[in-house]
Amino acid sequence: MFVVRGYDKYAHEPFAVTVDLAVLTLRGGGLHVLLVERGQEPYAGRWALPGGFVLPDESAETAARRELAEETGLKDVSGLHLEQLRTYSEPGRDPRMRVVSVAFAALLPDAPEPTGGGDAAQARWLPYDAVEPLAFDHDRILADAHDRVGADLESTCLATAFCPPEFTLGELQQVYETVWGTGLDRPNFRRKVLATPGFVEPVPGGARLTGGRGKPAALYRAGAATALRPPLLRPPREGRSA
Amino acid sequence: MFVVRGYDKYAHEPFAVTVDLAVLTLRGGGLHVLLVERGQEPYAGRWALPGGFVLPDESAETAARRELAEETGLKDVSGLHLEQLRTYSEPGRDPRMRVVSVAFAALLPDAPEPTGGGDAAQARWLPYDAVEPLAFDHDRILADAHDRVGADLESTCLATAFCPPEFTLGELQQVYETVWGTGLDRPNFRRKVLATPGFVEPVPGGARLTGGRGKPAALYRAGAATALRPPLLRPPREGRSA
DNA sequence: TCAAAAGTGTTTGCGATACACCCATGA
DNA sequence: TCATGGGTGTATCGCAAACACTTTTGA
Repeated sequence: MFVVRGYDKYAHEPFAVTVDLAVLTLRGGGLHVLLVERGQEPYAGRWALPGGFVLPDESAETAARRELAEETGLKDVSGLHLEQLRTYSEPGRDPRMRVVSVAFAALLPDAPEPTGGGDAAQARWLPYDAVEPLAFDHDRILADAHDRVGADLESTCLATAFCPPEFTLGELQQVYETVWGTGLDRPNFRRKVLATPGFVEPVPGGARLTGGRGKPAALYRAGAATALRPPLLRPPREGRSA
Repeated sequence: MFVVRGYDKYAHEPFAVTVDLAVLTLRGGGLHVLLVERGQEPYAGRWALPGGFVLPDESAETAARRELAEETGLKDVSGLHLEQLRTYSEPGRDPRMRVVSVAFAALLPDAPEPTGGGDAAQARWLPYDAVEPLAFDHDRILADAHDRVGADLESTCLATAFCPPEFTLGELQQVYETVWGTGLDRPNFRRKVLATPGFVEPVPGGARLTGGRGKPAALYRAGAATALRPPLLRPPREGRSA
């Protein structure tokens, strides 16, 4: 029925509304995810995505940012990229009650070990590839997050969200290579990035040594642009079955 | 808090969970939206997107498909494209109570005038460009839907969702031109579509006259592919400010 | 002097654009 | 026979892939 008739708050089964966060970062050249270990049933002892209830006066976005701050222990999460993925609402996804969860993907530049903001259960970074089956439908949420981020790298300037405020083009390229799991040609990547107005802007005097060896690289900051047109397409997979 | 402690259903303010549908179709070369006129406050007399409560045993997707069937009066909506857009959860978006709404975009090929499935309030098709300010935050939802569909046309085979089971390439091109609001070169469009494996497949003997005049066009069906790689980018807008 | 990483230059080929042109049908 | 829409061919331009090469640092 499209006409919303009675607005009695308790006329319908109440829904709990939560947020789930797929927090991704790059550590030592590998993609890592922030996970918490569950203490009680269901799924006791399993890893799960961090998350929690949306409070009565919050939007899902506000709740997600609050949770992000609590889980990571970071002082300022206002500048971090937070993107709404989709909402998971299958009736059986939590055996205890009806929970509708709005999922977000969050991207962090460096990876400080989470300091567990006063809470007992500890959050930890785990390598994305070594993640065992997660609690609830969190495997699917995490996979959706990875797909989304990978797709966004193609058509948006999102990659800088994985980088510290000042970064080298080599570091930016590593973001693409790590998330996509492919190698990219350095000269071509460079040209593409620099040819996109507003993607990155040079830091005037900056230069930094990356791996201890090699020529110091110029430093860049994230620019004002958000869209990447034309897109930077990931190389087509080799073994293509028609 | 990421540890979900008490699961008392009434410990938190209950949220109503609804779906809102941006149902789009092409009529006479123009993009149209399915809207319902509100009978009571708030926003009495204003147009709104169709939608309604998610029932206790439904997922949001199921509820959206049920609402779509109810609003359009169509017998079979199982084949129609339904895509989750995002969830709108700002605390003040409905003045009566806390409503979290999962928005969907639905795409219909032809446009049967809705028969209002037994309900009093009538749903109607209105031209997208002539839509007056809608109730609640539905203007934003509708704009988000349009943006999403426009972007999806570039990188997915979504356009066939706007077409009947058998269609001509000219009709498919009109989908792009109408949603994007731009013209496309016919020979190049043709080649691009036919060069993408699985986008469309020819109907063996089919041919149809399109506008009464002109050469009868070959008929095609939607293929199995969903992704469109490399993408079919919309022509860059002329008046670009750097 | 070598290894490693940054940065530049150049060739080549594919794909998209922008056309010109032919075909089939109804008025 | 003309207008209208479908369909084919083709020259050109631009971008991007691929790869060779130089530069600057630490070991």
